[in-house]
Amino acid sequence: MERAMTQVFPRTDKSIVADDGDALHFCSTCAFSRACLDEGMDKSALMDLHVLVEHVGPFHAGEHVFREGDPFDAIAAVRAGTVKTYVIDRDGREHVLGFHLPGEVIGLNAIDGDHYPCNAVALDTVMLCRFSFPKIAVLATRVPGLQRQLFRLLSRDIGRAALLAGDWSADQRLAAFLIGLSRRLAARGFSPNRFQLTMARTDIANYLRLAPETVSRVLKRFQADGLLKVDRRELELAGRPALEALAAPVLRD
Amino acid sequence: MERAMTQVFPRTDKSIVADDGDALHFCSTCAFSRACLDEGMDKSALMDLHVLVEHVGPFHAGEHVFREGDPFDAIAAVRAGTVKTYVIDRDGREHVLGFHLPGEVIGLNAIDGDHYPCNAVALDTVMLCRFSFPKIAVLATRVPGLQRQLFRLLSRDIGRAALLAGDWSADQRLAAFLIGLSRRLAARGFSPNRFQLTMARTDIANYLRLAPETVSRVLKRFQADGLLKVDRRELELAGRPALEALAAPVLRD
DNA sequence: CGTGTAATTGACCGCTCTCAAACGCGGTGG
DNA sequence: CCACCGCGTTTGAGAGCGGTCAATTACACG
Repeated sequence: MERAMTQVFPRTDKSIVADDGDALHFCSTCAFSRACLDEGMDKSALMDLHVLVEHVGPFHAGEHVFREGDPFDAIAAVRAGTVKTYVIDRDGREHVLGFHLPGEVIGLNAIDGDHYPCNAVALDTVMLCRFSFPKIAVLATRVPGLQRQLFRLLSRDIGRAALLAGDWSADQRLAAFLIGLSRRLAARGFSPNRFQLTMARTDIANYLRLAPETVSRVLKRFQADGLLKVDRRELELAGRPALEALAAPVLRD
Repeated sequence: MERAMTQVFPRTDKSIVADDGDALHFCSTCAFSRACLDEGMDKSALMDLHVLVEHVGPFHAGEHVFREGDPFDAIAAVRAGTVKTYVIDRDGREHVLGFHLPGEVIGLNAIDGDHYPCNAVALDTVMLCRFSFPKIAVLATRVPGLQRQLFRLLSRDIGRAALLAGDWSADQRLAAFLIGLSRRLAARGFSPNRFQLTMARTDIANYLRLAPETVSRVLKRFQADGLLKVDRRELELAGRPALEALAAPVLRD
């Protein structure tokens, strides 16, 4: 199995102040700008938004973007790479809250409070767009489309969190995880049926609330049943329909 | 064991347009008004907020406040009673998303989308304050305190959803559920160590992702160990420290 | 070519679910 | 007032899924 392409979000910036007459495209790698375009936000508002964007990175694998307890002052959109958010409980066990792919936003759960409630660490080389939250909140009062977009992002995360809450079997959990990953990658223009897992088995296990051994066993059985081909962290969804069927009750579709 | 007081949120409305010189108190039963007061929102803003509040109810036990797929146009604060939100999966199994006590807000997870993504049903006699969302969103652009409050409510729910996601034992889940209930009731002025469960065992089971039989067994064992006294739906937390200890890793404190 | 860490594999155990039946309270009607 | 019924709850026995523990393998890196 040959190597899949690196998961770098395709950069299509034209110019900071580009105006090609029709649509305005700058920093389209930032989830916000893109989503706000879809919301029909006008040009001047987008300009206002963009001036408070700060491109940060790269963060290398293992480097933290923020840690639990750090003062909260910004949310960030992932531009390239994968960010893992997690907490450590008092027993020292790690609970993975989520994996954030290019185009997705981290830090939303910190809005209630002055400090980040979790850790965020880069799993590979990560580039971010940083949005000062106080500033964006002020801007949101002037730009209804932006406020709406923020509400949507927050509301969506509430629903997403419920995904994990169900009492699904290990097979269903893993299938839903892989299908979910596939769809999110596809939405960003990556190959849906062939990609690489940027996270360790242990991370997947801690995310799905399974033992690492169980993850390993299920992946092996999936491969034996022809549902997928696994080689280390390279992944190919071979039996997508069957996987979709397994994941359907979890993803509610 | 004698009957506990009915869970009706104490109504302290003075007048729709009351102004007693110092603080402004009207419809303090609405979570929003109260929270916004805490945010230091000014008087005229509160007036603006209040004019788009609509008191609805009573809903009687078993009546639905809204159903999955209904067009979304409003969020609501519970004023009295308990509301259960839930979804039915394709296998016909009910998944309880949450129980909403007086002072809490329902419908937040509908903001992303045009339709309610779940059902909401009254477990006992329920009174609501209904807030038109389009209108409150517009008002939020003029009133930063209100926008902030909405962000907080949304962000808080994201964190709360994570509670259920952990791989906790049945004992831990139930202890966390009871302690959480107790704290929320206490925050509204109810007795923390003695209250009644407004939901059926089956509802608790569907919420905690346990079998009803397991809920029954754990409650019995808790009683045998002196952690609590159960009589039908009357509940007394007898061994609060032990319960808190069990719940601690779940509630993260 | 050694070493450390992640991943896999196997054996065993325990928690919780499932299935089934009995119980008990509330409601209805005789 | 009592018999009957229905549903939520409780109780019991058994089984299965996934966790735990331990050993082995595979790979990455120096």
